[in-house]
Amino acid sequence: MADLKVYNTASGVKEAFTPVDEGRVTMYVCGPTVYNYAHIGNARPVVVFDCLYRLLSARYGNVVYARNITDIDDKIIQAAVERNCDIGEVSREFTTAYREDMALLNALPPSIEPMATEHIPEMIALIERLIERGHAYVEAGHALFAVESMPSYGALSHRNLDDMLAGARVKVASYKRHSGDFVLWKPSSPAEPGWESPWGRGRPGWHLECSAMIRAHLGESIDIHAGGRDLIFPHHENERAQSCCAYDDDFVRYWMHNAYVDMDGEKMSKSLGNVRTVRELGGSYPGEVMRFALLTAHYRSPLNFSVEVLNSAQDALDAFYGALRPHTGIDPAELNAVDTAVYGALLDDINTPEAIATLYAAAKTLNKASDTKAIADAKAELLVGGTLLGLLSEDPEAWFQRGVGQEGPTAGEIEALIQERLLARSSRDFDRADEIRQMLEEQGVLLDDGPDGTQWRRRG
RNA sequence: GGCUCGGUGGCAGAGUGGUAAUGCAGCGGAUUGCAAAUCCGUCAACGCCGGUUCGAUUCCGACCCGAGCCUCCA
Repeated sequence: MADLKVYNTASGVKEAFTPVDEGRVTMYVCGPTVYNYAHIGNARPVVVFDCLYRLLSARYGNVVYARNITDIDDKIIQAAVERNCDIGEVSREFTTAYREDMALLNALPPSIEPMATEHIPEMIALIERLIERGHAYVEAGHALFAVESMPSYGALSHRNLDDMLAGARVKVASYKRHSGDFVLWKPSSPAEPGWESPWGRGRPGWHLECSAMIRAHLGESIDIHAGGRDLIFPHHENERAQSCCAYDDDFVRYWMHNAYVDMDGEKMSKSLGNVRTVRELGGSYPGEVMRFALLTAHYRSPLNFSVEVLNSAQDALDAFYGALRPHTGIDPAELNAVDTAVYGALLDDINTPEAIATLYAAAKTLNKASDTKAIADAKAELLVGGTLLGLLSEDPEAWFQRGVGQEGPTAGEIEALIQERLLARSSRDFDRADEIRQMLEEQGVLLDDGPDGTQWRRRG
């Protein structure tokens, strides 16, 4: 069996993937800070690494996939202040929204979804251990990690402390011994949420939770740690520092990072007003269309999101569902995920564009297939391969009729018009037939005349 | 300034030391009452300059252009 290759940020090259324990593969993806809705850029790592999760599950069976929820953070505190409510209210609301949005994108729920606030004791213990070992110190109510205590600090992000000093743009807090030192624990004012600790009432630094939760749920050394490119520094570098210095193990074998999603050629940002949430786009496009759009570029390449990208994703899925539609009566052949062309493509560092290309090939084969076996085989390739990508999970008929009746004609009215048009055609009244077709098209319903009658589908 | 990553046909987007996937768009054809969908065929690309090599889009170097990170933004 061919093996999986993944690009490891730490080494800068594609490496053959070998898990610590083939019977229990572990992966951790940095999840959201729950203070607002997830945008389409937030969705990219979720969708991409969901494909990896599916791939690993097909290959190894038992995969433990953890994705955290950061439910304590200054942004959440700020949101709670603005809304004059408890931080729990903010984090609960957006955690629920996040789960709904990711489900809309066909992302499988992770095996574990640890919450930061439920791991405060583990975080405190981790800090104590770092202090004991001389990697952290307490100053002015803060616990800080001493970056100079770790010779390999910077190895993941390929930078060194001197470079960081040279590039420092931010005023260094006076309590830091080195400008690169980062907060493990910070004091909370009486008005701010906090937990008691040996260093006073306060709250954890952002990097700490992942280190603590990985240790608690996945173990001392995990196979894959993934997230967006922007997390490489400082977040993952600091996580690595915390975990490696607290314990003498490898921590992470493969670091994987996805590139950004731009919007219409520009970085998504609030100031540009071009942030598009999954929730908002979901009002106009099915989840699978958004998902497909996110998979059209390789995960390490920037993806320029736009309505054009979404529309072409829609067209592509229409073509696949269109190939499946005439064959609902024939069951797909037996096919293991690992025997699909999609699987083969994904083995090469999650090459989703290549995987999608194999889907087109399968759809073409299916369109040309005439005998039952060929149809069953092609269907299997399309559906099993599609499942590996988290696509083609819907009933073809439902896919094409989605949203019908909400505005415009109902399915029954459409059927009645099709019958009327059929009569007109049989009496060679093509003017009337074309009139009906034109009228439906104006209402977003397209008619396809085939040898077995007329089918309709919803457009856009 | 430091570090990282890119520049492939009209567009999107893979890939490779030996004549560059796939999709959309275009063009021609089959099919259709006409369409649509589908099928068949077809046009068309590796930023620039050097180097290594029998041979480079692919490796190395310079340059131009673009993106990202540099203390809590996926």
